[in-house]
Amino acid sequence: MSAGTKGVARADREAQIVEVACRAFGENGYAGTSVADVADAAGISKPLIYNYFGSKDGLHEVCVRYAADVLWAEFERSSRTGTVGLARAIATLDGMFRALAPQPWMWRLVFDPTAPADGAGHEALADYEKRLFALGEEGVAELMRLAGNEDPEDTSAMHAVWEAMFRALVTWWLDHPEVTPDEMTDRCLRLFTTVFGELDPQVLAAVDR
Amino acid sequence: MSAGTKGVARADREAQIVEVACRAFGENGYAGTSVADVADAAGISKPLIYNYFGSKDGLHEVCVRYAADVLWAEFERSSRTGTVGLARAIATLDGMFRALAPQPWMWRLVFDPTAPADGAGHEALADYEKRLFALGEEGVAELMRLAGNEDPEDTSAMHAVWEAMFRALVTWWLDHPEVTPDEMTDRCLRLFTTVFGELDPQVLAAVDR
DNA sequence: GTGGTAACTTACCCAGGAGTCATATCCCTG
DNA sequence: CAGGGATATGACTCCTGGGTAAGTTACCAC
Repeated sequence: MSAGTKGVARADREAQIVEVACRAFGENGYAGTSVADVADAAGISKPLIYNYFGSKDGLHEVCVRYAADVLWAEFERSSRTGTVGLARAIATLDGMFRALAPQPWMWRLVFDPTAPADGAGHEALADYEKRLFALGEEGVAELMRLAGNEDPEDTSAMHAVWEAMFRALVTWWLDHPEVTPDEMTDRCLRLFTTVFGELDPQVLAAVDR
Repeated sequence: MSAGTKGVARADREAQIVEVACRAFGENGYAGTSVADVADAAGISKPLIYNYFGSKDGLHEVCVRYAADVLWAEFERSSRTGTVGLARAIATLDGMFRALAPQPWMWRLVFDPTAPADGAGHEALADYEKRLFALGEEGVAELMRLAGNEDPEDTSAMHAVWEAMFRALVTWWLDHPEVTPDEMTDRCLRLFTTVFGELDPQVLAAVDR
């Protein structure tokens, strides 16, 4: 391919690169993705990426901010439903399945164990996780209060368990791409029933069942 | 340091290298650990490691097998207590806290997201995870049967949740090194109570409470 | 049409980490 | 005390992947 413009405006090219990069980072992780990989997948050359994003970390930051915005919007939306406990849990799961269905790689892009521990991308992720943490801790703390346990360390550990459970369900779903969001929500309801017994009607109502 | 033997027998040197490497891999991950790092930490030179273990992957394999054996012995031991459900859960957690207390890095060595996806080390890990998976699936399946849910996909998802919860509790504990195994087991019991209500005496008995 | 600018690429540099080779020292054996 | 094997290392090579310098092409304004 010879040099010279192909008539693609910078904004358009940037958007295209980000889309390709989100997918690459999400599917292969930050460490498993080279800038050359992204350039190849986008059908352009490496220096163009450096020209537009400055560094691999710069590109990663843009991707992460985009993905975090998508997920955050969903988390916040379901937190505003005013539900508590299991009802809020299932509402959040259901919303996340729907939000991720068209772009499942977004999840692993944000929860990427190979992401670097410093740089702008890390800042963006840390900021997002801080907000997410506060949101989750709030919900868990309320649940704990209702159950009569106000120990902050207990709350912290319970929060870790809640997040892990949430991630496990999302990850399981991502590993079973033939399952629709609706079916997955039903499955979660069944699992809740298995563990907690008959569910309160409010829980079902939270996902229109 | 000049060349020439220091009078350390191969077997001793190998053991020393493995110990240092387990710690390095466990604390910084496979990808975050260079062979030179291990050599430095062990106070020897890089070629000696290649001489004794053939490759980074070869060293990793030995470390992983050692750590997996430690964890596996513990999992199997608690599976033989004959307990079911929550009782088995708390017994397994308690056993793991005790097993990990003297060498907490073993955990992350086995559950290392930066470990390679091929090679002998990977084989060893895959084999271990297969056994662990079967053990966990068995326990979860039994619980599901008791609750009247025999759907294999539901069991699979439930198993994923169970493993995630287990890992979350262990990880939380690893992040709070001032907490003793005993205290952590008590905390887990409190969390169980918070979620499931008053616990069956059998559950308490499983950890001598 | 001609200069300037935005869009692009080829060909390179460089750091870091896996892996190797030749060599040096020690100790044990005969 | 000479030879050989075990224990060790300094100084390499090679490759991958982030990052850059310099130049090439197309379009637009005047």
